[in-house]
Amino acid sequence: MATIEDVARRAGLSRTTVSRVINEHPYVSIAKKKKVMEAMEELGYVPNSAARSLRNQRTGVIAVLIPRVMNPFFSQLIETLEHAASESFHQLIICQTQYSAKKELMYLNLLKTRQVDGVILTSAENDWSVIEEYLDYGPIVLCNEFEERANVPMIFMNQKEAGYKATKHLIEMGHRKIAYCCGRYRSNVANAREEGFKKALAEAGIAFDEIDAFREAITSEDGIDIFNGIRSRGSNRPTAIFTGSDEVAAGIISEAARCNWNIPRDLAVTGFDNQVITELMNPRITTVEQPVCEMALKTMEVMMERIRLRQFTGREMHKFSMKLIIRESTKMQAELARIPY
Amino acid sequence: MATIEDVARRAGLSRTTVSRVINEHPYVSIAKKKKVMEAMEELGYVPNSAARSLRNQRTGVIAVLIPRVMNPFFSQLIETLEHAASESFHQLIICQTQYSAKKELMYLNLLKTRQVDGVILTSAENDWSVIEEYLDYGPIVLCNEFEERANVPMIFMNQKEAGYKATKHLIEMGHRKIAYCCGRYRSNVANAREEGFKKALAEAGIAFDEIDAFREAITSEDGIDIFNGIRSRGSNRPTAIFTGSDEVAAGIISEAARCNWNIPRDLAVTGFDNQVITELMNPRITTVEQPVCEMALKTMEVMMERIRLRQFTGREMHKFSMKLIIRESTKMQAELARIPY
DNA sequence: CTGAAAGCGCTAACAC
DNA sequence: GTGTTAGCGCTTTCAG
Repeated sequence: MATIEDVARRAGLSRTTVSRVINEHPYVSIAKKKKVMEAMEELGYVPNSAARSLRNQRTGVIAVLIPRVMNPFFSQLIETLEHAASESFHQLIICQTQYSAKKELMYLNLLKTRQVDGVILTSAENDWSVIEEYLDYGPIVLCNEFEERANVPMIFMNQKEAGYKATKHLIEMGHRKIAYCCGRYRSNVANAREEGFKKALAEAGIAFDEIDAFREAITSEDGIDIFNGIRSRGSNRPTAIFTGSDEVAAGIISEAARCNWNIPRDLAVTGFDNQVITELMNPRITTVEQPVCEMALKTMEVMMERIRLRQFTGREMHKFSMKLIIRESTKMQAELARIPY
Repeated sequence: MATIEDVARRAGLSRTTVSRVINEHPYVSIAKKKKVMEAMEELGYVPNSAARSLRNQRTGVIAVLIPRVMNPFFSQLIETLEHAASESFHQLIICQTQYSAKKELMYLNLLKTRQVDGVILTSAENDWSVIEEYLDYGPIVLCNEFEERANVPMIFMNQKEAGYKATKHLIEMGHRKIAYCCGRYRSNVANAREEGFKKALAEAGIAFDEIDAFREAITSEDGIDIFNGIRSRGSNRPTAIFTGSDEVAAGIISEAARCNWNIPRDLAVTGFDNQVITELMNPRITTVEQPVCEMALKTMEVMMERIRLRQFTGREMHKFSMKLIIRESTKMQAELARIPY
């Protein structure tokens, strides 16, 4: 492994000059610059990043903590984050918490050990008071996550609006008994969504029955179970269901089809995230589209600024709006054709 | 940031002793060890990883290069790789090549700059002669990728067997005109698969018509296009199609349903990877299950060994077998019920 | 068992 | 414009 010393020797110059060339400092004569370049080329020299990190006290790496890469919402987020990071000459390291508070702490430790310059948190598993302590070591930016007490930047979608609009749409389609379904986390995200859901019901003067609440639904299999639960109720069944996940919605629809139910006539279903699967199912799934790219770009922008200014605390909120995409899982094809919504 | 020096001072000992405690060296008296521990605790000391990397000439980080995290096959691979890595006290950094040779090189450079101790390549975009040069800087392990000339460990599934078995199944279902569909990469993986496909045809004395080859299919939209292409052919249509991707298969099936085709009667379809979607579509999709976890574990095992022995070259092949999962997209429900395959 | 000291590769004052 | 030099924080001989 060639070092900067080797390059300097070969070029007949000092380490300093070589370093200046590497870091594109001004005040290096063109002739020497060329000499250095040649020497680097000949030796196949590449700067050692550990040495640079140690010296500069920064690594050029950002950690993104997500529950699971398998979740399409998060993998889409990563795609854009990664792109944005590389534009700013930073690298992304992707860390899966698997919804585990312990793993989350383990990864937050990357900040302490100075292995990363900042952490993007997309779903907080630990209590904020615990996470907060890591702010001594570097910036933390919340993306897709919201935390009332947090004194950091937060980039998130208006979840309340999403819950509200989707539910209102179901009500407009004539439903009065609507089930509610979300993931297993009593997160602020889920809470806001539920608030919106209930607001829509309240406005229409509809009471909510806790029997129609499913709060442990993440996978398509959960969707299958939920459908079977509903089906086995002889009466008092909901006629529509709001879900917080396209996968769950797909599970419901898939199982309903096998039981010869007609969606949306027998049960209207809404999903969340506008994943590929929403267009593959039959019927296609009405869903909430999140502005994932915009949120990712803003997140990285804010992160870069915090790193630059070495300013780790300070609340800053960026709330994004959503879009309801109406498809056949809530609206009969005939209706969709007649009235362009 | 507390350093090892601070800890030493506070404990009234030398840096050396503190270092010995950190690295669990023997020959430290219990009393002093305790003192050190206390000092570390009080100062909230965490070793600086850049300094350690610089000193030790290793980082404890492995890079995994994958085309896209969005692809469920790869995200599943990552899940297991990550688990295995953390068991060996290593971290994984996930790098998306986006199928770009340039990005791949950029990430291979992590090896040169000593930012990682090893690279796992799941899909080589550059010619092997180019990649080979990086072996001077650290171990490269191929996982899911195969390369005739490569002098490194290779962990992969028997793709030929997969192509063969799936196609043979279609032939057994009575098909004589079978279309072939794969991703856009003329990789060794795709080649082996196609070999198996053609072997099955040859054995049954069936000639293959290049009009039935689709070699640009990756997404469900590609599947939709392929289906429409087939449909628009008045005659000379295939009665079955082998695909290299569940997503493509889902696209075909989804569009076929909209056109009121009956799958498998009008067109039998096989997928690849046994993704969640195969069980959600109606009909469910016959597919090839890869032993993803086993492959991931073996990959990490081999990687750790190479790192330990500092032995970067040396061919080593681990070939895994696949499993054909037969569902309704190739076999009428009646048949499935009657004959337990 | 413990400590002094050298040095991993790089950058940035500071001097010239 | 260019070079000398002092560390960044850590581990590891080597000497006691």
